[in-house]
Amino acid sequence: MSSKYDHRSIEEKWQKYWEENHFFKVSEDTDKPKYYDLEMFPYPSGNLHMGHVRNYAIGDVVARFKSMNGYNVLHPMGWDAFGLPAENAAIKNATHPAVWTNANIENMKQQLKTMGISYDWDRELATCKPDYYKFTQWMFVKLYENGLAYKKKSAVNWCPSCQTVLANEQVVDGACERCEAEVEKKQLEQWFFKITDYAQRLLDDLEKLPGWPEKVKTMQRNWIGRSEGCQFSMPIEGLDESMTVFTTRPDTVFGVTYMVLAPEHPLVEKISAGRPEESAVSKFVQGMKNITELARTATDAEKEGVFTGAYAVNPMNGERIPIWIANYVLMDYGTGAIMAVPAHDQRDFDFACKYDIPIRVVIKSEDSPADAKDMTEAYTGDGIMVNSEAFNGLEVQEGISSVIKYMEDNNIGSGTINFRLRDWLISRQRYWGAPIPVVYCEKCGIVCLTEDQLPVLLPEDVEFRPSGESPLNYVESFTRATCPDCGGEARRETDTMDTFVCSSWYFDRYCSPNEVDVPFSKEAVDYWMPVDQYIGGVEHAILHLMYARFFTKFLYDINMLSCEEPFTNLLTQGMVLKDSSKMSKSKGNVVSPEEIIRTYGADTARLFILFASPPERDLEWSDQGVEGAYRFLNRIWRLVREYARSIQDIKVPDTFENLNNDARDLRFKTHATIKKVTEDVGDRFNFNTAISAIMELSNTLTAYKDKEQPDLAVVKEALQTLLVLLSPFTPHICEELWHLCQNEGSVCQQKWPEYDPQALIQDEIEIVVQVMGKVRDHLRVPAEITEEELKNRALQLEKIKELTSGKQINKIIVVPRKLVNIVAK
RNA sequence: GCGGAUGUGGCGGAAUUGGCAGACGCACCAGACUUAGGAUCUGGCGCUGCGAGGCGUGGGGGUUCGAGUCCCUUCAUCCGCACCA
Repeated sequence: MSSKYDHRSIEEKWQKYWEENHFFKVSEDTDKPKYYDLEMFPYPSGNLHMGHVRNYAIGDVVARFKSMNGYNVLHPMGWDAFGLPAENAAIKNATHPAVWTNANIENMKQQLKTMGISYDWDRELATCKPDYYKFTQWMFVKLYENGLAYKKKSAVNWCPSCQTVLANEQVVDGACERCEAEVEKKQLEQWFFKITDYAQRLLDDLEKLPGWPEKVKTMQRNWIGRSEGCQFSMPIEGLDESMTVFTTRPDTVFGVTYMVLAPEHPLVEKISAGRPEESAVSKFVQGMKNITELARTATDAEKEGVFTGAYAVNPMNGERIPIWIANYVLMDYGTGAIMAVPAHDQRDFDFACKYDIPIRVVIKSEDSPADAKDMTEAYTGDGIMVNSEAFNGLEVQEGISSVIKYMEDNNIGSGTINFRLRDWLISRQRYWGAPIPVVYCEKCGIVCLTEDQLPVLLPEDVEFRPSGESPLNYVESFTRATCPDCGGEARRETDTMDTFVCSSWYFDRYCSPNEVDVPFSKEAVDYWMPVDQYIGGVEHAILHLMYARFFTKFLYDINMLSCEEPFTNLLTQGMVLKDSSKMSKSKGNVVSPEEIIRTYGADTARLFILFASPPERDLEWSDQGVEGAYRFLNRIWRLVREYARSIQDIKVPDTFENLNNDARDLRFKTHATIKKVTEDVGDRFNFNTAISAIMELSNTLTAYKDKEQPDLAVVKEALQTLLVLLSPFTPHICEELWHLCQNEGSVCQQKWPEYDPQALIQDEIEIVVQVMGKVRDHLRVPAEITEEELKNRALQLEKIKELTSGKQINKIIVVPRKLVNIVAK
């Protein structure tokens, strides 16, 4: 072996060794507690980036640590392999999406392997493989059978330049992510999953996730957007129609002075038909269509509207209320219609002022003028109901429930809960996705396939032309189908599923990735699920994590799973930055993991990334920091090699006796480090401080080299401990040095060390001496000193005598084993 | 506008329960070794002051013997949501 730290040969050697000896292969084992450690699987874009490296380095420390602590660890990896980039590449380079994707997977897998992560590669999966997407389709079928998949016409994002429908996540600030053209809304028949049926459970069960960051839970709560209120109908004068509104403030219903419909509301045309206002109304509606969604919903957009000429009747008091249409009422929230109470809603107030609509105060409070004329803004706070007939005198809260009760008793309306969450649009007019397993039969209509008819295979021979429709439309062999019900001619659905569907259950599949008849075995998921630790970017806080939760609850409901939440603990890692901004090709600040690993090795890359910042926080890339990590590994290399021969035959005893002070100090440091690293990694995921503790131990060991008559047993214990503690972070170098010291077995299969409490007992400790809370001196005292004795020793210190002379000592505060504070005036 | 997070040396960061602010690392400075050093080792390194000392965790105020940590207030930056009825 060469004397230089040759990271390349060392890393290759041990990666091969681990693989050949199936080190990380796991199966269910009831003798051990299980631990399911999962990192979000990547999209196979072709190359690993630093964000991946960070994600998987964090996950690997957890996996290796848990494994050394006696857990049976499941740590799998796979590919979120369907999606638009493959199709774009196909159009651009004339390669088939499957070819492109498979090549990327191969390449990224090789890159991942050079990181030395402890994956059980036998469980690898790719969502684009028929043996996987068969079961993505199975999920669709089950949802359909349970009434949770349905088709409806809906407004979707349409890019006029790419001639295609875009996913919500591809619309950035109202424009197409690829070509920056402004996105339009288009009405299309689409498939949806009824996630709204689970809204309340998705909200409530956030309480059951103490291991999730508060931030993510808050984001999900906002996204679900539950609001309590009531829904009621107002008859429209002269028509056999009524308009339904949703409000959270039924207590202000006597303050309604106008009504508003969203411009897209189906009643608009009907109620303005034949009136003098008709042309103004249709002009306004037309104008709204030409304004982008973005401009329309901007907060600072001026409120605009027109009177429709129609009137509604307030069912509470029979009053005639004019009906307007206005830009500030949105069709896709609530009922698309509101009752407007300008006195107690700021938006209505602004609108009423602009169009000279009366304002009527119905909530009285000392904080607000009693006369509408004196109001400069709406009053939305608490108070007493006034001008509200029988309800006068009630507080807001009582008023809300009383009005709801009255409405329910009189068949006017009822209390309702409204969610902001919408159903999940899963149709995509794309080729590279899992086909929706449905056919359209002339006789039977929409027919969903049954599970024995799966998979619906993606045809391979497809021409990609950006036509605005799924390329599958032009594959006759695909579209021509027979109806499973009547055997007659049928046409196959050509839309594919959103890739988020594929990633909503992959963690279940890992538990038994080779099942052919079922998506996963019940025994396997009952053993492994839920995921104990899930790690990934915060950008998935809402979509992926919400969809995965929805799927898990659904699978629980149909008895496929025994858990209702998929991820017990969630760690959202920060971004990797360079020059304070996200690495990106356009900014030219990308650091290639491949290059870093080639130059410094995977151990250095991992060590730097884990040391530079705690995992949740953003990490600033530093080439000099990488150098520093590399230097540290070189120091460890030299340190261990220097001692390797001399400690070879030394036996580390179970108990140490009669150690001199230096040896005791070293042993103290060894065991203090075990304690610190165990707590930092196990309890808090503070890898940066764990590493710094190991560095301290290394520094102490280096300093110990100068001691006369070194105690080699203590040195050996320290060195071995250091290698074991460091191995989850930098496994290759630790494995190499472990064997160099002629140790048995593999370092990553060692039992995680426990600290010896005896070694942490100190005879003498240092006490801080303060006067008036300021540190003035230090004192070395026996650890078991009494408080009295400690006070006396402190008062006798020269410095303290000087500082307290001529002063009255009022109080002496003693914090055992820490400090003495003398309060003197 | 609402919600959340974060502010500590030249830089990344540490301080876990209210108890020595700046661990560990980077950069920098000095020295050793050396034909050489962008290798390695040793020492120094918050600001200020010759010194004793004083000041110091975005700003201001408070609680406490004692505050980076608790309370009030204010500013800045970042993230999420955004006319949600």
